[in-house]
Amino acid sequence: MTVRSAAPLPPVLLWFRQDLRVADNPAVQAAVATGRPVIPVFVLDCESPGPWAPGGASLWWLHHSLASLTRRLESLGSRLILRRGRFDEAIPRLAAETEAVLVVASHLYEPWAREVDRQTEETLARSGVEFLRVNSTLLFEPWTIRTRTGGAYSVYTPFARACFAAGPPPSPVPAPARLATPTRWPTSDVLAAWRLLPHAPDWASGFRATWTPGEEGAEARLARFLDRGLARYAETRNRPDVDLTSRLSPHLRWGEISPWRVWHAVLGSALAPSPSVESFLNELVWREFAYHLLWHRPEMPSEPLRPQFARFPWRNDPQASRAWRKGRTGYPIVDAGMRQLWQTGWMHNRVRMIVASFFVKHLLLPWQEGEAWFWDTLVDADLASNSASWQWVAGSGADAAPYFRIFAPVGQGEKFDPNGDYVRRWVPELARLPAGSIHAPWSAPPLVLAEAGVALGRTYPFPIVDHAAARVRALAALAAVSRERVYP
DNA sequence: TTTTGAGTTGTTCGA
DNA sequence: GTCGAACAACTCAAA
Repeated sequence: MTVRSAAPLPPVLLWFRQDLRVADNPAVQAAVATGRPVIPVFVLDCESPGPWAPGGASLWWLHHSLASLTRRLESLGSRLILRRGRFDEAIPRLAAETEAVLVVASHLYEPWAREVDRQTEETLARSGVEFLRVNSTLLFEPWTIRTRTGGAYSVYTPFARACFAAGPPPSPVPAPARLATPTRWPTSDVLAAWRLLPHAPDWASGFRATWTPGEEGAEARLARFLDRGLARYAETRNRPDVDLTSRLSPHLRWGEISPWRVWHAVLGSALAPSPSVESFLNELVWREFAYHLLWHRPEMPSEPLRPQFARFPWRNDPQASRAWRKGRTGYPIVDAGMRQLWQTGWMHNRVRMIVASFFVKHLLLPWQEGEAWFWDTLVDADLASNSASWQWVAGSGADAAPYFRIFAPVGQGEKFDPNGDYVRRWVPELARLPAGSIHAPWSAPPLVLAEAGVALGRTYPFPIVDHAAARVRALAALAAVSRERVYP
């Protein structure tokens, strides 16, 4: 019997993008299924996305998530190769270096990514390398949910009905026991050298105290939510003062956990079926809807979906914009939210609606500007969800909001933070105000303010706009735009 | 084809 | 304090 040394089997590139997990990852499964050596790679491309390159908070998260993914891959006997540069240059180059015959990656749905993926595919094909893309991040890919006439949905409820009728999403699959390694590893950047973490100043201390990026952190969040949050989710989901929401958004954004893993865990809980379960599943479907809209309306991140809003009389007011960003509007619930965002990279969803409505309707500032701030400061900044939600609040989204829906910051505060605990936590200069005064300190009796150590205009600002006047102004602006006919 | 019912999350006013 | 009604007109999805 002759012993021949066979030529080494050409490897496959396993390209991680927004699916930074090894468990339950169809891209990983597809790579393993080839039976070839697997070279895991992550490419940091801050050029192709243009204005939608990850913001500061996202980069903080990404650093830790990549560190976690590296450890996970090492536990499977593998590595994570880090490269920097344009996708359509870095991946073909690495494929050539390693003589890979196949690149496997998850689908991306961002407009810029569709363009660069097309380029990548073309370049790879010229060298005879196949580019296989799979779904690792959505319950239903955007093109699979269609109306009766084959079109795209633009109203949530029928979209959601179609999703629930589409049948269950795939079931979770465990991580492989190990990944086959190549005979030679390509070179890799050093994560720390990317300098994704803030320094001078280090603004991330609140982030570190709040989050554990990575697959394990995601599983822990899910377990905690199933254990403590889900049962009363329907009642508590709108309460920023009780910390019972899932907080899975940043984990989902980087694909550290799959939405179908969450879907089945929630449906499989002893609590199903219940209004809370249904309500939580709908939040997952809202994420799907945002991707559906982004896929079919790629201009969504920058252009209003309702064309007449292009002529909305937005103001330019850097001072007001700055007061909003810094949490110094004089409306406690707004300021609490903006400071929670600044310090932890996250804001409770109810409060997101309140601060966004305030920005757009009370201040008449363009939603794109608020969207950009969220993009930079949210650890869960997701192009689809962020742009769809800002358009929804602005009323320029496909899913028309009643023109008269203008959140009243005081009323919302009293309704959803009834004891004022959320405000107390994030706006400490108001901490000693009683619940009855904390959402509208300017109307508190002078004695109450004095006893709480609050000196309006000094320790905490007066409201930068009057609610009633701002409401009337916004209604007038909205009415003008909606009556204005749009001629092609 | 035309028609019909409905549309995440709200606020205010007056009885 | 509570409750119900009113608040544009429009577009979408489906029958």
